[in-house]
Amino acid sequence: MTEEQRGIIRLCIRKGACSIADFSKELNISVPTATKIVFQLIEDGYLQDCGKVGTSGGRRPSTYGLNPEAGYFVGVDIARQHFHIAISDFKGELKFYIQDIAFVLEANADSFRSMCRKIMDSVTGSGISWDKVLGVGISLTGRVNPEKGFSLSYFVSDDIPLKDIFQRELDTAVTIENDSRAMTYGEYMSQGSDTDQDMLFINLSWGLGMGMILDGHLYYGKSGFSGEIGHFPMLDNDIICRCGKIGCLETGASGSALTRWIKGRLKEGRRSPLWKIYDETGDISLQNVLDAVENEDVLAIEGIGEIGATLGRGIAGLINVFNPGLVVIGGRLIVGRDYLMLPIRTAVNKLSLSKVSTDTKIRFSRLGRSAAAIGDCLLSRAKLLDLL
Amino acid sequence: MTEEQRGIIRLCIRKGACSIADFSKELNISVPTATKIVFQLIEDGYLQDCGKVGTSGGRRPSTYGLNPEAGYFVGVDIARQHFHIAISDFKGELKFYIQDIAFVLEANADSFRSMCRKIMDSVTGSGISWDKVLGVGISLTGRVNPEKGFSLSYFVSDDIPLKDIFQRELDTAVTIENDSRAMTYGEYMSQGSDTDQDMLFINLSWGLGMGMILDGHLYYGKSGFSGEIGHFPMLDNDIICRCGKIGCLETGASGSALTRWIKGRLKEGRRSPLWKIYDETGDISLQNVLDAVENEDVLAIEGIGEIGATLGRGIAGLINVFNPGLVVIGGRLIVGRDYLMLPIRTAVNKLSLSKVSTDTKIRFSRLGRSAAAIGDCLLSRAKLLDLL
DNA sequence: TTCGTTTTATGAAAATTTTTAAAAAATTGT
DNA sequence: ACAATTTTTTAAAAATTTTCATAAAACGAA
Repeated sequence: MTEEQRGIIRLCIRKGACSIADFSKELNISVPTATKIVFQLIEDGYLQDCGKVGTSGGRRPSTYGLNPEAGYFVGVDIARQHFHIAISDFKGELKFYIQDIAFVLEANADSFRSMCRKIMDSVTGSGISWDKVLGVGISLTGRVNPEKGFSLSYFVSDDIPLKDIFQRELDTAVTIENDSRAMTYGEYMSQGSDTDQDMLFINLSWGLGMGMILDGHLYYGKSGFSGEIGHFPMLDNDIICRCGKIGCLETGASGSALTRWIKGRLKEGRRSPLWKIYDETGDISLQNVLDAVENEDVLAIEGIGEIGATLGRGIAGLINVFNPGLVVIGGRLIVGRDYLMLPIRTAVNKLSLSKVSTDTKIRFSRLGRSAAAIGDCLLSRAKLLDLL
Repeated sequence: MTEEQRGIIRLCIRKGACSIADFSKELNISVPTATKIVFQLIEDGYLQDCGKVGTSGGRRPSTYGLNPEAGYFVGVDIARQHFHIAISDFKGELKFYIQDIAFVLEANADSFRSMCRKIMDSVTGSGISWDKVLGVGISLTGRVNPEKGFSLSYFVSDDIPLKDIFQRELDTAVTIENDSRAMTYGEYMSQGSDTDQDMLFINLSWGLGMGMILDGHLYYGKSGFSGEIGHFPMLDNDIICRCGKIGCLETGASGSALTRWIKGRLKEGRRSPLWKIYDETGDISLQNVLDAVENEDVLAIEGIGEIGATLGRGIAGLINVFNPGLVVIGGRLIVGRDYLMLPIRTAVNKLSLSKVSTDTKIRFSRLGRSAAAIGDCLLSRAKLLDLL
């Protein structure tokens, strides 16, 4: 595929169906050239005629947009005990989303093969032939090098990168990503056409991660390990983070911090419906706490507020550093809406420079749980069409 | 100037003189086209024949590089009581640097006119005709919007942006920048060809600022206010920052923090050669402290170490977030080399994720005091040639 | 309805760019 | 020193792209 063809496809992704005149103007190519390339792309099956459209006077142009059936992309969001699958068409629209497919991860070839079979079965089960799958995007937690295709946290294999293993088994182009970055891209691409060029996505789950869209592009850093905001040393506590260091933002703003805080209060004698679970099982899971928030448990709500206030301090700092147009909060802890958002906003208003923070909108993720899987689909498309 | 012409000039800036074959390969244009454009650029005076050069076998190619005399760029680094001027040729090489030109800033037209006259006099005094100046770059401390050309900290004029005022008076293209970003660009462009695509520049002066090169481009953020690391809320003190907030990194890692720390120790009874100045004048200036460091004053060195340790904590966090290839420390506080650098390195090693920080080199600024003015020259060139 | 205006679409001429082939210039090996 | 090899340079042919002129389609006003 040539650069001009990619330019036209990119424009269709950004703006939807366009007229020949639009292509010509936006890509600085002449009308006859644009016409030629568009008709070639239609012949190849990538584009389709989207009919004439009204304007403010003058001949009505034919518009051309992506052919949704040009192919499909599969996104796989791998969590600890299960994974989620999203399938998008060529236009990037979600066709199927299958949540919580149980699976036990072992670091051997059979485990991989079983997972790949489940992926392929899910896709064909949704009525999409595997031949029409143009690419598979896979996201994992922890540090991932998307270029080389290996993960540092899971599936630690010495020589052969994870990407190649999947690629061989699935027989399609595979891309590997960090989960926060996949969520970031999913959210960024799903906002419509009035996209901010600079956006931060905060992944508030068991840990605390971040993805960044800077100048309209996903930012990776030198080795693809960017976004580790969870380990920004900025807290004055003496909790040892899972990374082994002290003072990490994650020790005060994450799912692990939330459960720790709740357990601390329960030990101190604070009572709540959570006490029963704690007393009986000797432990409280993050899911227990999140359920309690949904049930308006005062202690759990207070805990979410604590997390929000601490996270807000981190976000305030990030806003000062990045001056972004948008900050999106996503991840498992997006429960109890205002209980989390208000303390975040309060901290940001209090702690970020006013001239900077007035430019920044803060909102919750719209894709919620499916953000990573959808992001994986779109990343797979982006890498196939080379539009990152 | 066409996009192809700019591409060739950009390549010459990045790699120095190139052969026709190099241009053809790097820019994806055919050899005859490259030949034509290069000869046109020579005729226009931008490029010159740089002679034949040896290779590993085969006919020796002629190389073509920037003509240093195609024009000059002037950089003006405006500080509180004085300003510095740098003049670079078209190749970006520093021709003159004039430090500490005294000037009193007042927010009226006469003050501006007097400053512009001093700038023009300095340039012509250096033997360069003002007609050959292709652009002037001006940098100021504080928040600056380079796009619209106004400053929020100085020269506050309601309606007409600072840039236009200068432009009218100097009768050339003028660009306005934030000082930290100008320093960043100067340092980035002066490192030669093996440039890291992701670099952070820390401006450790009276305040604490930062500039970022991300994916090879200067990062501005939505409104050009990015880089305010000095106001990252991460310290657990109760010092009120000049921004009005509490906990800003700048209250522990900046020139103001250093003088405050020194004065605190002197008040507590610690004695050092600085005591004499403090006792006689009732105050200590930052310059006093920096001089004391140069003179190996133990108290001042200890103070620099405190600043370094705190700054290192901030840099560790930034490394986790950006995963940069290079962090450059610049600004007025770059004195006493190791006294500052060692605590920074210690903190970074201790507090940043090992897999991330091994990718990051940390070093001092090479341009030192002239970084901003040189950056201004190069930014002026970059904006004229549209290569940002 | 008709005419003028605006915008899109089409096709031939003109301009530009790439491809191809061959010549020129330098290095390496024998 | 000379042939073989490698790489740059030049020149003509082929392909592509743009420009320009014109036709077609739609809207709005008279």
